[in-house]
Amino acid sequence: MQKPLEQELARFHAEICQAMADTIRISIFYELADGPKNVSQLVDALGSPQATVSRHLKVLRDRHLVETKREGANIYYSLADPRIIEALNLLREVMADILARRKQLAEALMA
Amino acid sequence: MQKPLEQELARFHAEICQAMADTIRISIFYELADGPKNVSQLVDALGSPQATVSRHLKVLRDRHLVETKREGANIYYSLADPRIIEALNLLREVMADILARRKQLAEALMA
DNA sequence: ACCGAATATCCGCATAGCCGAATATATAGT
DNA sequence: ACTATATATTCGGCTATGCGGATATTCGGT
Repeated sequence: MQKPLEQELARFHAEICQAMADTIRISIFYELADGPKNVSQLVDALGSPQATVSRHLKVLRDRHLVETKREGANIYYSLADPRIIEALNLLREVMADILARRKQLAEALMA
Repeated sequence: MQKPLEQELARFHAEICQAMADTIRISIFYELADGPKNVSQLVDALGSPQATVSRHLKVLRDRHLVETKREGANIYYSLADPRIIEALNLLREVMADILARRKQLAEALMA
């Protein structure tokens, strides 16, 4: 019957997942997995407008999934927790399997 | 500069995350982690209206994250991949750390 | 063939999320 | 103090997503 405490946990859990549920934010995670980067570097790497990148960074900041460190005029972002990448990689494996099965289906269709 | 292929992958990746980014769907994952359940059982366990649960199940079905098996009038749902739970658990650990740090802050505020 | 239980889908409606463009803020250098 | 650069925020509009209630569909039993 879902106790209120479990519900609250699930809500928090969902917020974290929501933070990962965006193409650009996923790309940001993987960019930061290689080491800290400032906003301009991220903008260059992603090819998205600066305002867009900043907005996405704010989402990640608000959820404590990235950390910032000012260096002069630049602000360097880094991953707050490497397990986020672990989780993303796990899901990537799941994806791979789903696609592999689809490929099998496609091949069976040809035969 | 984000190659189109990477972009497509990130989009797929985001769809998977999106599927996990909902309180009720997270609860469904954890319910199914204990073994297959039919819709009525899920409705009972979650305390949400049947239409709502069915809608969420459709989301998970469409993304191939759950599997179905008909048994008479009932349809049993099960997890398509245990790694989804692994990923969710990893994120739960991340959550735990975030909350722990917040608790420290709160205590420091008191002292 | 009909009825009841289980499940899925449709229909408005409300909310939340994303975007681009413009604007604001902060910092360094001169 | 002024300018240029780096970053953040706001605004209006659009689309996506969630919900509850009602309605379909599917199946088993009689």
